[in-house]
Amino acid sequence: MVSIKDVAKHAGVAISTVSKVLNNYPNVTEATKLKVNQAIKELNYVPNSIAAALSSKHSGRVALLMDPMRQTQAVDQVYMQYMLGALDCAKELGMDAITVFFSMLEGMKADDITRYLRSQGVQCMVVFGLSQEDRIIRELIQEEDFFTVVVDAPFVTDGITTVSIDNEQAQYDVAVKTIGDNILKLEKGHGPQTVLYIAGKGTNYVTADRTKGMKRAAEDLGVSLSIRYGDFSEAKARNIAFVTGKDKDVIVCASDLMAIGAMNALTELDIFHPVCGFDGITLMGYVGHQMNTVQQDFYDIASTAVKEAKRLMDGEKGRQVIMPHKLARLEYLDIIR
Amino acid sequence: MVSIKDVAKHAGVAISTVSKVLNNYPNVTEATKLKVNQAIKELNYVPNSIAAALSSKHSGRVALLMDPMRQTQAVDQVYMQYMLGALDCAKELGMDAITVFFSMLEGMKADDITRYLRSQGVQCMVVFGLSQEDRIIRELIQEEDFFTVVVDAPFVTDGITTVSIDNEQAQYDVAVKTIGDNILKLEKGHGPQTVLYIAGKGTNYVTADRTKGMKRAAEDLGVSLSIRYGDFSEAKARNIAFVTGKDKDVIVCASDLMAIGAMNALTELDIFHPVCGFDGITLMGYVGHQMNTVQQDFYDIASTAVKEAKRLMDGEKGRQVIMPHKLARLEYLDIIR
DNA sequence: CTGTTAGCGCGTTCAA
DNA sequence: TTGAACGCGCTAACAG
Repeated sequence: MVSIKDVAKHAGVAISTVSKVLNNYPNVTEATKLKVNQAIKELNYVPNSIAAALSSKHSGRVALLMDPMRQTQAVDQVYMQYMLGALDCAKELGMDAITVFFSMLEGMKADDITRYLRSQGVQCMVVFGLSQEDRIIRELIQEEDFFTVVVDAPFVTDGITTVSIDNEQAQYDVAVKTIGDNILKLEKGHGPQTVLYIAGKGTNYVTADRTKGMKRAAEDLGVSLSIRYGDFSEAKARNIAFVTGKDKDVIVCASDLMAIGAMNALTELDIFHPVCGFDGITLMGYVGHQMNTVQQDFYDIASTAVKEAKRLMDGEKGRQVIMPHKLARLEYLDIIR
Repeated sequence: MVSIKDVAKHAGVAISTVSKVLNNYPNVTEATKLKVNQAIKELNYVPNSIAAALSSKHSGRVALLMDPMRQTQAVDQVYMQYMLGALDCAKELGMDAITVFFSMLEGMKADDITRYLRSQGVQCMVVFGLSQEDRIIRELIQEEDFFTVVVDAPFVTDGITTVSIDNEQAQYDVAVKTIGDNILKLEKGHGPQTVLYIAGKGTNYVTADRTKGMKRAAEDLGVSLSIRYGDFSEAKARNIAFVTGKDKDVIVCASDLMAIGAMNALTELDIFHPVCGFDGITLMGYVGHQMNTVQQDFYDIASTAVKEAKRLMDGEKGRQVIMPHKLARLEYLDIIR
């Protein structure tokens, strides 16, 4: 393996000079920089990031923590997008990233996890999809042994950055669009009067915000609102819609999966009411109707989160980042069925 | 950070002794071993795997190469299972793993990739879902710069291990079950006579094997067989079924997603024929009918692949591993709709 | 602006 | 059986 020493010799300079060129340090003549780069090319040299990490005590390594298992099926897509966004971005920024699923951490105390991550040279954690039930992970975060970026959960400290969309506003927007569209479609006074909101899991951080958004939308539109908790489960949402949805004009759901469940219930009851979801997953294409949904763009969220991780490791303070969201109506359903 | 030096001092032994204890070397008294372990506990010492890797030139690091993007939606679940299985197993075995998506490698030549992986300290690659079109990756594999485990694609060399199910037999089994069940259900002579097989992508390594299995099944059952290529695309399978499926008694598909497409086509045509898929994804629950499918258990495949990676790194020769498969009939559909 | 040197934390000879 | 010493490839002062 060709090392920095070989490059130095080949270029006729000192090792440290090569290092400086590699790391874009100032105070290097353009001429020597050229010589060094020449040598690097000729020798086909590739720096050993392991050695660099050891020497600098600065691995730039982030751990992507997520739990794709707890949730029901069909959120795989969300986590896949998270991973794609995070890993792409990490590679782009020259950081290296390891993926850690909560399931791999089962049975570990917070300290065990800390030690495990530390042994892996992890410097920063990025946590996706945290819930209030994840005691250990929350403890881990609050220990502040690592820089941390938390996606979609509130933590405000100097060492912690949070990244999320504005769930309150997003839920407001999609609800207003769904209900409002149907108000316009019908004669005034014959629009939707009653709305069923199938919220997420009470313990989930996003649930409170989204519910708030839904309430505000209901007020602004002057419709009466019932709220039930579907725990992000398709089956539960289906049952709720089955029992409670009959006499409601519109059903708003805090996730696409629940929207699918609700839609299935309505289909079975052989009635049609507008339903809207939240995440914008393509699985929505498998249901039989058009539906509004919030396009969350998990890829972008993850990649932003990783950029924020770098920011933290570069010594900046933690902060709160709010990502934009879009509204989307699924247009391609007739292609599918 | 507490290092091996501290442990040595605390235990009153030399650094090298601690190292030997850590790595289970022979020739260490039970007594000193105890002393060392005691010190490790007390100091809460955790070995630095970065330093270990640098020193030993043996990182034990595997790169998980996969391409979850190229395929149509809804295969996320498959890759999620791959990752879960692989990462769980890697952690269990004390190896560390990085995940690399093909999309991150775009525009790179095989040598670039080699250098990238080498700079990351990668010692072994595990490649999932390779297709014949992935020229660069195949070149990368054949270069044999790394130990390699290939899942579901044939490579037979000393440095390469392949892991897969017996696609020929699996396709045979599920086809026979689907067709055979329907033969039994009907009066003799009125069973299925004609079968449409919607194969995968011609360039995909598994396609040939599965097609062979289908042909054998058709022969054994004495039914006439038409073969079309759906390229693992739901839409294409749907079109094929729409055009060609009307007058066939049974449709066998080389993937669940295509089975869903075919089923949708039949639904639209308002006719019912048995359809079967292949992978055993839960998405199958979103279609309106029962369906046979091969349970591939991607988790196990991935974890086996990682174990094989370790085997290679431990100096063993490459080999071929055939995993078992199961047949599954989706039973839970009535829960969903 | 460039070169010398001392570690980073650990594995691994080789003496003792 | 144990320990001292060297080096892995690189970064980071510091000296020139």
